[in-house]
Amino acid sequence: MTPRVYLVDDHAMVRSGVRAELGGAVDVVGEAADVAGAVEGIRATVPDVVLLDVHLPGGGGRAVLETLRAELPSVRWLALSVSDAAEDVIAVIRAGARGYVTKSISGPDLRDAVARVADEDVVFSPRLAGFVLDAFAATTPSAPQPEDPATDPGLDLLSAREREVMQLLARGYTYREIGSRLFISVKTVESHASNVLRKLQLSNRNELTRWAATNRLL
Amino acid sequence: MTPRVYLVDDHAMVRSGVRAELGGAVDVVGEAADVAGAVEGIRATVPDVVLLDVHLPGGGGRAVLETLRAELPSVRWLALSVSDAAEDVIAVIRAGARGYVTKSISGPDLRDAVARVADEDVVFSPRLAGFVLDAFAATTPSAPQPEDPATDPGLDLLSAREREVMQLLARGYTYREIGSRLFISVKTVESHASNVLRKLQLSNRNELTRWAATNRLL
DNA sequence: TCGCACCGGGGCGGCCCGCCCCGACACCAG
DNA sequence: CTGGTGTCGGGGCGGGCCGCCCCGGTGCGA
Repeated sequence: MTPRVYLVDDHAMVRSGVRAELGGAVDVVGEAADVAGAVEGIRATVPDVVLLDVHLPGGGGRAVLETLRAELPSVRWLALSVSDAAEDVIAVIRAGARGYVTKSISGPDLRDAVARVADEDVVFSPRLAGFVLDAFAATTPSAPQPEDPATDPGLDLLSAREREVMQLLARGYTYREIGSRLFISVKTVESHASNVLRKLQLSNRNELTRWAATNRLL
Repeated sequence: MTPRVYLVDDHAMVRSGVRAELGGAVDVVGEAADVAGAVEGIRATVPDVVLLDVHLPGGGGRAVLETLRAELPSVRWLALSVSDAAEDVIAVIRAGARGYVTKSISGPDLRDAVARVADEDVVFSPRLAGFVLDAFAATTPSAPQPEDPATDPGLDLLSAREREVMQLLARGYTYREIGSRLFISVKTVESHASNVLRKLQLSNRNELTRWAATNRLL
């Protein structure tokens, strides 16, 4: 059977490229460019595989996965991203994806990856698989954790300095103010801030402030 | 005796204008364009009267007044502002100023105002004096107040809608996001935000976030 | 009638953001 | 010795949001 595939990516060029590469090998039953459209379309079509871009405007691809995962258990999720950063991979796998390929993948390899995910298999590039294994190894063996309702796992990814910068960012200080307060240059603050946003899967300081507020880190 | 006057205003043109208008009537012993320079210069010269601009970059003229008031009790403070808004007047008078004149004042009137303040007198335009009296009347007669350490009087100045916008602003939402959340246009949010900043004597959303954080309004 | 709160529009300069590139040095592990 | 990571820093750049300036309208209550 040719697998029925749903395509989620905010760039029209990527979508058409994927369509072209997948050719007749699969049945593309729909596509969406944002979170809302994806949720609606996937609910309507119930595909075998969802090709999901990780960096989506409005919550990220993970939002789609998390809202539909329990509702549609038959759907297999394959992350398709420009990023090969460890935190991106781990996050989307934690959310329930069965594979992760970057957009540098070749057409034939993508066809193969989709086919394998459709067959209940798991697809990773070797290096990305290592990320997942490392993260899994860092997990405590069997203790289900006290499950503190107000802690975000992403916080652990931050270094001490990054946590400092993160707090000041969340409180609304400008880069210049943070720099003079920490006795470092504006550019260094920029670097830390950029790392913080990437690691926490956020895209700007406003989201950061809200994230910190909901996690009671202010 | 010709009073010794210190001049604080961030606009060089205003400073030179005041110098020209005051002419030989007073002795201008120094001037400053920002908070830090003003604090330093006033400490060094200890003038009889400080002509203080309310809207100074870096904390506002009130910051100067509040840091030096107890330290230099002999100094009389005369607010000189473009603003005739009630909240500006009340705030600076609360801080300890002995008078408040707008920059539309005539040269002779300014000379007279400085002279009167130097003589321990109080100077107001009639309408501004009304603001102060109203605010004073709104004060509870004699009760020294429980003095809750975490309440800012400025909060009372806000309308219900303004408080809503204020909270969302402090949490880092953009104007567009606030608008869609409250079902009003971006421009309306702008209006509310502008009013909030003015009433709270703040100059941008970052200061607002910090203000809200220290007052536990998040 | 006047003020005020609330709702909008147009325009605009500035600056801060987020990101891209690049480099340095120190430290530690393999 | 090499590589990875954290911290520090620079140049450049486009976009967007901010803060503010005009202006208008409605409705309500003093």
